[in-house]
Amino acid sequence: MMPRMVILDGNSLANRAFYALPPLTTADGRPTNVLHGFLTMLLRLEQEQHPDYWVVAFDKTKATVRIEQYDGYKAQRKETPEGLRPQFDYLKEILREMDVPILELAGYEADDLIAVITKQAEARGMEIQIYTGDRDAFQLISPKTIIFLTKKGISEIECYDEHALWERYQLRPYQITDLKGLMGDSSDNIPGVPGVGEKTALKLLWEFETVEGVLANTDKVSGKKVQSNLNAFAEQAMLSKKLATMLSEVPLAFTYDDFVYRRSKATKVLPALQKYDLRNVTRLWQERHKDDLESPGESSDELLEDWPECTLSEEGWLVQIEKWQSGKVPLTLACRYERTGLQGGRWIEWGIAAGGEALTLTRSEASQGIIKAWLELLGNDQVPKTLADSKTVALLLANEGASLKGVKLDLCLAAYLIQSNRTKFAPLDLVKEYVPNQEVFLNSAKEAAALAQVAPNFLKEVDSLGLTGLLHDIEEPLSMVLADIERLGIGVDVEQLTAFGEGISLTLKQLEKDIYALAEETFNINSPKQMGTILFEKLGLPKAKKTKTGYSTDAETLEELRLAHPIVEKILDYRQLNKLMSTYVNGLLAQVKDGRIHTTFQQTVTATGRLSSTEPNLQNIPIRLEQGRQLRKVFHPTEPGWVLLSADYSQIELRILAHYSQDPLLCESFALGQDVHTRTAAEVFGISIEAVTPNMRRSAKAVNFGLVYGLTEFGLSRDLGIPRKEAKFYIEQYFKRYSGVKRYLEDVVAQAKKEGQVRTLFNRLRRIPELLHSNRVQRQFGERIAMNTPVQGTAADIMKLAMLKVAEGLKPFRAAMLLQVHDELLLQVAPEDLESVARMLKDKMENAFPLSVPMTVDCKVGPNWYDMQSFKPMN
DNA sequence: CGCATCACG
DNA sequence: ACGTACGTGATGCGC
Repeated sequence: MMPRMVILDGNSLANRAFYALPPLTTADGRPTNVLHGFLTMLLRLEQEQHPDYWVVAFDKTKATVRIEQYDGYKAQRKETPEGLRPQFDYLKEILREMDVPILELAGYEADDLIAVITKQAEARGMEIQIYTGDRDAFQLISPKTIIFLTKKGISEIECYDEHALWERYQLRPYQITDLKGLMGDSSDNIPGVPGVGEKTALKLLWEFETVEGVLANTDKVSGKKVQSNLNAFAEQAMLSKKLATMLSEVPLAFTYDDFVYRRSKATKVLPALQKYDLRNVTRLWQERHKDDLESPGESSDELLEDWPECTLSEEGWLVQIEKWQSGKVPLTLACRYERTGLQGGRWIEWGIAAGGEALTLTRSEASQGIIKAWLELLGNDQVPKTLADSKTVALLLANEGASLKGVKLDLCLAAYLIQSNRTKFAPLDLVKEYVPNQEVFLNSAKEAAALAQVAPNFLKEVDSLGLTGLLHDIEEPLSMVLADIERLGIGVDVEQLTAFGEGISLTLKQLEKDIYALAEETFNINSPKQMGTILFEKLGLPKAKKTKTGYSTDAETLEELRLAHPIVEKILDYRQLNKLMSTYVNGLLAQVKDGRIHTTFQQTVTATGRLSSTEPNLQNIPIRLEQGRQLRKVFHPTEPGWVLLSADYSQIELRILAHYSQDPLLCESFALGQDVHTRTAAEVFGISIEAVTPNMRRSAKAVNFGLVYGLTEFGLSRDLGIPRKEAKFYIEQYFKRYSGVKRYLEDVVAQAKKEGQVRTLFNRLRRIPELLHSNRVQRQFGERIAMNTPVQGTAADIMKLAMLKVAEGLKPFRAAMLLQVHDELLLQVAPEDLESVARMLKDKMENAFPLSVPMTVDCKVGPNWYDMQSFKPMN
């Protein structure tokens, strides 16, 4: 067995521990939280990893070599905080007593020492584990070197080998310095390229591999701003890359004897631990050394069977694929792929588990004939397939003109329905669900075999929770509809968007000037902290009512100070425009490719069953304020001459509430087609519908909104800007008149408490652990979730079902879906099909799932997403 | 990496 | 006396 070397990045881990843990101290007030965190981790890894060699590396930065390279390097870095500085000495003192080797070298950082030791240890044939909180270390990953990255402070550790790094970033280890070179690192004051964050940097590297590659191809980069910044800051990017590169040419003389793992004597260690009141660490240390004599080789829970892995000849593959075409053997697939550029991607390898055997099909090794046969198999609806994240795979295949059909089970969607709160859906996470000790997959075949083995467990669980219908009849087919939507994209007018941004830019510059003039100094307007200091200390505005980590400077607070000082209005304007500029103009421009934007719809994110939209988010394009609403002008059909057609559900959530509660008044209101807010006002104020004033309607509308969220006096009073008492009165009046709603909400909460979960009309499940929380605030939060989720979730279910029906209904027409925004669908249609498509659309949506009150859907048509006019199809 | 802010339903 | 409306995602700051 290879000897194992464990290297710890002392500075990085100490920093993590310092910020992550509460400020523990000894009885006489010396800070010790770092000691506690660091040593707990050290003892844990000592027991779990059994190092043969180990060492902790520390910075010793009198004048680092890097300062010669770049004056600004780490210049911004704050002084080591008061509470942290002394702990380094305490820590080293204890480590010495524990016989844990320490390494530091004047002028060098821990990073560099780690790089040197790693390189040399690799050459000596060792296996290396590096513990750090710093992603920089990813550049050292190799077949022999694994990074253990601390998360959430230091309590959680994620391990990264080459494969895990690829899964996470689709980058090779050597590209990590390129990543830093582009995106920079504010904590090390590595500048990077302005306007390039992680997401942009990754996309650039997927396409052009290295900083050099990116810089040589700036003309091909999409996004004007990014392009110009890359040109302007090319040198800075190269320098940043250099700064991010760990130096392995360090004059460091050591022998491995220095790092040999030794057991230390209790007589030495215990006093040192006690000196710093480290009771927990002491206890752990004693436990560790007590069971020295016991055998460490215990384990384990369930194990995966090792499915025999087969390799096939050219002829063998063709025969095998042909056999599978019959559809008699279900396949479980694991797809490894790379991402190229903004959208695309390209499969590299398939893991195939079928009939108790596992195989790997590698693109670079397969003949054209095999690939052709394989793609045909993937597109064969009659061959049943199980995989994880079929939408991504379908998109990948679509890029090369192939398709994915016959998906009988998508494990990600199954896992999501079982646990709508979960966040991790990687194959390894899915497998761990049932095989806790599963380590990293070594190859695709093993991954597929593992998925095949856990799949029945998922199906069983889905079934026992009553989620089978939702999975197979809604979520899985929907994922294929979403794939089509994403692939098509939506048309975006880049010139118009750029011009819009230029206009904003000018105003923004002027506002910036005005603000500095009124403040009589320059400061970072984007920093709430600095803004608070200026407003409330320098200018002496009335102290904000809200404080959390400082002064609150949000729009609501500033709105009240509008008249107190002319700067406030300028700031509000600045904020609004800056938002438009950074998130929408620049953000969207960076995502345009060939005149289109392709969002990604996330189907396993929300706890309620809604979709979400990312990279970019097209579900939050401005509409409420006119200035932002103008942005919608740049969205248009992808086909020239076609028009946009939108359809949105009217009051879908209140209608669902009516259906659930069967409240006579609410149901009647919808049955008669009344304006529901006006009717509510009439009931709450005890007057006729004709007597309702606009203000009364506004109040009633807020009550109706609140109902869906889990009404509170506080929320309503804040929303309407009225006293709590008045809000309380409204609520009481409402529930007096709408007693059915009251009863329903009480019942839903009561049942949720009993079961610890709620369900939608379609049986979608959300567990609510908050209901059992000891904290009252948390419990009440749980109650509001219980009231909201069935309503919001059922609306999401109905919309999903409608999308399936609409997708089917669109087939005969020249039309396509472009976006879903929760209660709205946006389509594009050839003018000659407009009438028929609108009629079909309205019909499918309104009748997707008939409730005891009617559903109504309003259609609009226009050349772009701004200029939309009401359109009523004839029946 | 968490917080603050703000865009949407 | 506390501290709150439900569900999201992107950006920028600073610990």
